[in-house]
Amino acid sequence: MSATDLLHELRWRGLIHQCTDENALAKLLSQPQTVYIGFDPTATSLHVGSMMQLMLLRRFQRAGHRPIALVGGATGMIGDPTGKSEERNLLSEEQLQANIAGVARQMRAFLDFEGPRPALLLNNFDWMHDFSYLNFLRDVGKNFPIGAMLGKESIRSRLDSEAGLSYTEFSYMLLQAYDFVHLAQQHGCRIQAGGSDQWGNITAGIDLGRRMLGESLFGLTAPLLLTSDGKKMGKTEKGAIWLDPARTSPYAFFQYWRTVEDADVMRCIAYLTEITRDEYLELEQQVTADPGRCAAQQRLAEWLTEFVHGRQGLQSAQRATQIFFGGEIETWSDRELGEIFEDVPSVVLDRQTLEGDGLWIVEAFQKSGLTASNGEARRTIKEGGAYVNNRRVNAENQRLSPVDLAGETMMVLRRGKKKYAILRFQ
RNA sequence: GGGGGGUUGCCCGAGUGGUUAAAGGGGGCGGAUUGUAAAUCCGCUGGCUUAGCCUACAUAGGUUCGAAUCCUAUACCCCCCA
Repeated sequence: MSATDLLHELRWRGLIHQCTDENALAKLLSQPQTVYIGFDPTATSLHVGSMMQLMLLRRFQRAGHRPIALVGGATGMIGDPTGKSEERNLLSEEQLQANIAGVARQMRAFLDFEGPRPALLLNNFDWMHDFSYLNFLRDVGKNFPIGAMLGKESIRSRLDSEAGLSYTEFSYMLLQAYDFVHLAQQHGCRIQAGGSDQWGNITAGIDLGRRMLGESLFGLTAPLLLTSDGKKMGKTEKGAIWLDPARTSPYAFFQYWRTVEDADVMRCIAYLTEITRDEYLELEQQVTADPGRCAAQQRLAEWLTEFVHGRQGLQSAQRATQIFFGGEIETWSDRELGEIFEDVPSVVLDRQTLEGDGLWIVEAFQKSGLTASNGEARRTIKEGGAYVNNRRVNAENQRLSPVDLAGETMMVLRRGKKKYAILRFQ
């Protein structure tokens, strides 16, 4: 892929929000370059908010450039005030190490660390930790006119707010700017990309590069991934959607994308996947023609789930989906059921209760927590809203016996369309 | 300090001695329809071992064959006068 191809691709995907000197950048990219994006190691896992940035690096790498994923071990100790309304809690050093290790593992799915132009994973703590305060002030600080800093949106908005801004956070920009200069010197990295909220920090680095190295550096920002009603993508009431399957099951991950609003789905495809322009246009047409089929959502969910969780992850998500939307449950193993229903509340009962006369269905629902009382359980059954292993319960005097187990020890109860509970008999 | 009004189920709100487990609405829950959307339509909405029983209309007592409805006391809320 040539430089013009890459820029063309970024443009049709809508990934270029702002960039410095576009013509010069195009020229620069005709030769293999090194590009960097910074990531905040705030947790042991990345969430979907970082995916766009990782995909962006990946696009550069596939076009023949070398990506650097920079984890902010040093900057993470300070906290970027950009877009934050309050002073951030500082992370401990051990926590940071754990976070960086976790994040690094996940990045392997996105970037090639082996090939001819391997991606680099760097930690700015490595060059910041023995940089003395005095030297930093002499070499870096003196290149920052306070006036220009105060002019930055991220600083100004915080100064105007009640929360204010500590000196530490104020200095954050110098650290990130210096990272860029350091990478330019050590790795010949002349391009920094990031989300549009990083523009101020990126240009600070460009300015510093000119002053310290007399070199022209370049910046490129992508739009933020927001929903059509202006919220950050990847957040649910329950919290962020993580890439770590232990935090967000492949099924939950799949479902998040499967249920993206029509108004947002095409943007997600453009920003987050490598689905081609031809297919993109086709999907776009299908969304307009027949939104009910959710063709775009389906494709988005499949693509991303497979990309992040592998073929296995996608399959388990699809199996779970099939079950969650009514497929009958038989011949499953406890292990599979456990994975599929991992977010579903479960109750452990004595195996004995299934023997003899068995367990009264009303009591089973009451114990599962799906109904608050036996009366409510009876009512639900009468209304046709009670299911065992996705088969509707017809009689309120039904009794459950070992025959009704779906796995070795598990039984799946459901109330209404989506509320599940697991009974384990041990 | 004096006078008046109120307190009903998750919420709002009818009900002033007898099919009142309590009208109506909202919410919630099911079902149908649908696109795993929205809207719509229908049903349910105190508990239990459910042809029955128990508990419920601020709280505690009382009158009565029978009370959410009448009486007494208590608590809380609102209004008017000083």
